[in-house]
Amino acid sequence: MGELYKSKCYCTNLRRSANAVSALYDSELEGSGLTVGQYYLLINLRRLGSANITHWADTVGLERSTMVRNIRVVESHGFVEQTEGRGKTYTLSDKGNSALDKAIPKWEKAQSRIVELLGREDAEAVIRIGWTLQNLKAEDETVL
Amino acid sequence: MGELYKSKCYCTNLRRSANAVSALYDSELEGSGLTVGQYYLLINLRRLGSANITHWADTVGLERSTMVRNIRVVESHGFVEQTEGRGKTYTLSDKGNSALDKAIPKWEKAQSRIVELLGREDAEAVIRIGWTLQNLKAEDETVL
DNA sequence: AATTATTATATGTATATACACTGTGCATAT
DNA sequence: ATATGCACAGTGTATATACATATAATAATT
Repeated sequence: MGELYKSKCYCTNLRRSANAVSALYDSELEGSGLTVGQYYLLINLRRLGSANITHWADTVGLERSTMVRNIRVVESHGFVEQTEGRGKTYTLSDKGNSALDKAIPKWEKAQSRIVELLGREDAEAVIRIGWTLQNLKAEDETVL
Repeated sequence: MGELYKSKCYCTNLRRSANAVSALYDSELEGSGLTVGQYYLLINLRRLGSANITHWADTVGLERSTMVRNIRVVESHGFVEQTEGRGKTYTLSDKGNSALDKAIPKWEKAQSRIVELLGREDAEAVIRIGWTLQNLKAEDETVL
């Protein structure tokens, strides 16, 4: 009993995929202390050097309000520090830096795992689809 | 400033895609009173006729505990009814049935929209990828 | 300098998701 | 019949996400 129904809904399939793959990455990243979500926040903060919430949120493609709460998490774990002063700027802490260093090879392994599972073609499709869809919201705003 | 970074992370791209597409479907479904998540719950309940939480959760591919809370939502909106008695069984209410009837053509429009946006090839990839990944967890359990 | 405008940050509310654990009730085994 | 076990339901805690709205802080304008 309880066989999972194979949906033809693009949305349902994307949600399921995102959840399954998140779990896969989280499990692969175990030991680094980071989840994929946190990994992506930190790797981008490293790229930026330092950033305020708005800038950081734009870079990773999240709502500012979502960002406020996500930052709360990485900050509570001590991965980022708040350069108090004008404007509230965040930078990676030492703990954040070393977590990230530990996480990178694990992330690469997870990436390979996906290529193994989906094949090179479909893995590439994932990136292409992501890039296509990430402009959806921007376009909506432009139309207004 | 604040250009969105194009990620090469399969996980990040899938998450972004899932969120963007969920928003697209939710907006397309407006007027039916349903979100995509709710739509998928209800369309499956209709297929099943009636179901207890465990069975329903297995069908839609969600954790039982997730299901408990998601059911709480559709129940609070009056879309499903609880056939109290032995085992706690759920069925669609009249309101749920008519919401679903209104939603189906809207869902189909959203489906077409995705094919338009991604092209037939990549749209098919979404389904294929979803079906491949939905067995991940099952396999993990089998390995134990 | 005081008021207004702009930008940045935060909160309220709603939804979605899962793991670990708790509770509960029925079935089976001794 | 009491105990043990299994199936099912629910809670605690943690994460993730966004829209609408509020608040704070800074800049501009008169």
